Amino acid sequence: MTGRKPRARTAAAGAGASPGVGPRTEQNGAPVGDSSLSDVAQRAGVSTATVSRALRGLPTVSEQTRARIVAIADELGYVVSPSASRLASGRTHTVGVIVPYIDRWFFGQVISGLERELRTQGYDLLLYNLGGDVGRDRFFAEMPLRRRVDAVLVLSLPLTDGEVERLRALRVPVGLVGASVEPFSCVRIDDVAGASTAVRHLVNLGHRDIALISGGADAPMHFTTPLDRRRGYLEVLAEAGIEYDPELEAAGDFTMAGGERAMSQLLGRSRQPTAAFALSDEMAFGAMRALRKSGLRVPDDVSIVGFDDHDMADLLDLTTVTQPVVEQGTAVARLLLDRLAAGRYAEVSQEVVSLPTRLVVRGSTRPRSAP
Amino acid sequence: MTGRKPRARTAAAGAGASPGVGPRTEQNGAPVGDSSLSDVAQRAGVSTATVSRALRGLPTVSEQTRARIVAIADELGYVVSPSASRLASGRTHTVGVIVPYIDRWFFGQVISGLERELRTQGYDLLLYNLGGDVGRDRFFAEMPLRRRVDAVLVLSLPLTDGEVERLRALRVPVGLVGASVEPFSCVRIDDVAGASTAVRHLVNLGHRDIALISGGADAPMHFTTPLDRRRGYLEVLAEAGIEYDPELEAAGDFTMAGGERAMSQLLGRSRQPTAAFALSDEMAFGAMRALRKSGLRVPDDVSIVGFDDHDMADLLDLTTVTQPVVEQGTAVARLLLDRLAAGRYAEVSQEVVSLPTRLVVRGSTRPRSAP
DNA sequence: ATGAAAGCGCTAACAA
DNA sequence: TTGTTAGCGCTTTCAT
Repeated sequence: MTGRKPRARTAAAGAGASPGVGPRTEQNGAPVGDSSLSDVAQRAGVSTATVSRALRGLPTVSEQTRARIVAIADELGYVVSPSASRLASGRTHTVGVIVPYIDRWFFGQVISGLERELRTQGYDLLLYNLGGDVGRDRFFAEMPLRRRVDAVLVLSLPLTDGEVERLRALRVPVGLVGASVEPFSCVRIDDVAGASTAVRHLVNLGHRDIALISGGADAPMHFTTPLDRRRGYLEVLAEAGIEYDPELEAAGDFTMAGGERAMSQLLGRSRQPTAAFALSDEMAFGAMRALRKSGLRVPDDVSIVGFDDHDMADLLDLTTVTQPVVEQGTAVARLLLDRLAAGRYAEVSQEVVSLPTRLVVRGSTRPRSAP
Repeated sequence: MTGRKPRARTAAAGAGASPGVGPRTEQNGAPVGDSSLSDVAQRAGVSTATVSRALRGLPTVSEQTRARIVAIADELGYVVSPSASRLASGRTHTVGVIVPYIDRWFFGQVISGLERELRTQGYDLLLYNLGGDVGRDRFFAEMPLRRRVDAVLVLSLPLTDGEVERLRALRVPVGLVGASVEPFSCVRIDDVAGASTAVRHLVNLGHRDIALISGGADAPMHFTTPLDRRRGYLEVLAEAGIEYDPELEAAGDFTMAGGERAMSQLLGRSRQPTAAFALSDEMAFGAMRALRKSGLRVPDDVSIVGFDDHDMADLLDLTTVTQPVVEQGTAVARLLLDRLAAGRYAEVSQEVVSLPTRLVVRGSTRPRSAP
């Protein structure tokens, strides 16, 4: 044994040794929370193992002992050191959440749902905002969540095969929102049905020249949302005996600016629509603006239906398909938590949860005026 | 020494020992990344300490050795274990971000700014969404980020004295956005100046009966935003020789619904405004809707100015005060990172960064019609 | 129901 | 420039 000085307890809090034997507290009495398991054990006259068990609620501790330990831990302001606990147990109690754009309405909503769910189960939420293709590529190349999460949640990302492999390589449960890829569990809505309802609404109002403001052609295979919504559109056309006309379709990129562009394009073509279905509300907003700029009125000249029930849809009086957004976050979190609680990681048994949608009729749609 | 079996490397990945001596890889060749420092050390024929130094870029390693070590680590798909590193070093390389409502436009923007900044510096972002008073109280009572972050970022929270104390007790750097409390550093905009510009714009257009849609009366002391913006309003009135009239003020709670309510109240009073300044765009949106419902037109009957330059302001043609939102996130992150890089935690020297605002004139304001 | 002790995988003092 | 060796603060066998 050398006579070497032991290291200070924490690098940052080198303020000095605590005087006396009482719990170290701030001036106002709030516990500083940097005492250790062994401090508690010493005070309670038991081993650290027992304290650990007691505090984690394991059944092999007598109620009496537990009560005493809890009281002392409380008094000392003891909080378990996550790093130590993680290192020893191999579990991080952390979920990585990967989101394409944190600053878009949809993702804020979903995250608020899943955050609450994770938090109440004692899980930390590590946020990764990709914010575009560059960030996305770097993320999947580096995989910064290796060794730091027990599970991963991926929101609305059309995953490539390579990305799927990278995620699988993490060997932790993965949950998806808005995309379905084996073998990951996922939560989604029935996009086909939702879109059908929207378009059927227009058909029922007498419209035959119904434009489609779709996504981009560039969305990779695994991203089913735009494809499914488009399919709903096509199905209803077929069922109503209306022939699909590519003249009536334009891509809007799922942004407001894109929707505006798409509608402008449509207005510049030979066949004029009396109604339009936008695959998202934000595109619908853009389309409405394009119409206004062209001197056309909604719904007098053109009816518009969106999809999502964005916060602003109500304000802008947009008829749309509402979906439970926050609930998708809640649901996917629950899926993951169940799996984590169930114990060891199993890649098998993909679970798929599908949530309902509903048409909300507002003022942006009306019967087609007599031709 | 007992003949006890050593524990499996990780609790979750008990898949089995790797056959052969090559790096353990998935079928597709992606490294699984669960080798340890000593694996690398062994392969490189050096001590773990040297590997640790080499990989962290410490200057006390010869370039030659470092290159060899890096190559081997790469080949093995080695990634440092955060828990072990944290436990040993006392540094978590994690920043806790506390946000009142993740699902509001402003916070999504700010987070996207600061996330990028933190990420590029190798810091993890632990997200805490309070989501209302209940969550807030629970958060400050439990302080779930004790022992798990190197720094904390608090967005737009009017902190009570108690909350400030709890944060100080963490003994880590704290950064604020949109509120200024000693001794925390903060980033903000000049709300007084921004509001002044907005109201002055209305005055210059000839308006004298300018309503104010303010926040709630319930906002605690430390939250200066609504107070400052209101002050800007009052200052310009005074400077224009217009007397402040409580009849022309209503609280809108910083929500769309609140703004609608406020405008309805105003319209029900005896003195009718020809213009209104809303302390936020979302309230302005609500106000516009209330006007529309009352058969009044914007800007023909009433001019409206907002504050924030929300995504939708452009679409709704709202004159407003624009502020750099993403940049506030970037700036506050940088403040914190600088402090962290500077070494030991120092409570002293509060830094305050103030970002500029600018009036954006759109179609919701026009000269007062002849009386 | 409890205790003893061996790690978990690193970092940092100290020595060489 | 590199190696040796204590820890960091827990969890988890295994023994009692």
